[in-house]
Amino acid sequence: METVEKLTKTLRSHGMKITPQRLMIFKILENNTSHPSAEDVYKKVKKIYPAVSFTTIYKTLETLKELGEVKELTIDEDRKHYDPNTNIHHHVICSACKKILDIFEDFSSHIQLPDFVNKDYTVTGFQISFYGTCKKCN
Amino acid sequence: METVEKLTKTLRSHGMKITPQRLMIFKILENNTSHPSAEDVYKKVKKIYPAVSFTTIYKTLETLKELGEVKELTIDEDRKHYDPNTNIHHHVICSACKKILDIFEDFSSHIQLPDFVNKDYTVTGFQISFYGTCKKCN
DNA sequence: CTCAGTGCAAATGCTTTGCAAATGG
DNA sequence: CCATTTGCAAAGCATTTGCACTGAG
Repeated sequence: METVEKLTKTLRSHGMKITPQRLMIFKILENNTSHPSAEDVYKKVKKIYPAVSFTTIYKTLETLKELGEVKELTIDEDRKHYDPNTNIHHHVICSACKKILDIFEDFSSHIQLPDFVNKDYTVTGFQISFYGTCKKCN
Repeated sequence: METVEKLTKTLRSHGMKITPQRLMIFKILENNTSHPSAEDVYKKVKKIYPAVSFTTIYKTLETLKELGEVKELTIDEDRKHYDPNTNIHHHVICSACKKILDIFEDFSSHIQLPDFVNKDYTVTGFQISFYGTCKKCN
């Protein structure tokens, strides 16, 4: 995700409005490496802006996703998580507490897709999910 | 997943019962590489055993998961998919039609986890999800 | 002013659960 | 027999939607 200031300009250039709710959500997400769920974001925003609604969180996350400013993670079977770091990286998730850690190792040079896949699919990227248990839960 | 016969013995040894519903579900899953959702399984079983209920499908899939006979795939953000092939392998998913293809390439020797991860997590495995579009949808 | 955004309440869609009736061993 | 399984209906959650109201530009 871009900085809040840059993001503001991006939204304006798309004819979108800068509301206090959105600003608070951006603030919470900026440099956030905790891979929050919508509820996580809601709770944090609510602390500094109690009038916010769940609906707005969902809609704003959707907007950010469409703008390519956050990535939706499909790694926790229970709920979606959001990642403001849109650079290619991978994750470990604790199957107990669902804590997600970033892995910035670039494996792309080691990952060669077999030909039959490229014949049937136009592959745009990949994501490695490591599964296990974190120290606390273990 | 084991063969239906072996699976029958496995269930018996766990004090579980072999019902016609379960047998039909096992039959549908045996050698199934289509990564069906619960609904997919339900529809297929219903064709050969119309009396089956959705509840039974869910409960049986849960049972098979607990026995380690199927793996739950968290690759489609919309719904869970089930894979009777429990050997380590990876997937490509079409973001449009959600068709999932198996990739049996063994990348494990190329994937070295950074030390800081092993310090915090006991990693039991990993899963590579390739994203893109299939020929039909493209 | 005007249109995009907000927020409530209701709806949706997948999955789970409570419980009485059915049935496998 | 009787513990397990089934299947209905209802509940449970995460997420989405309809719509009147609000407010940013």
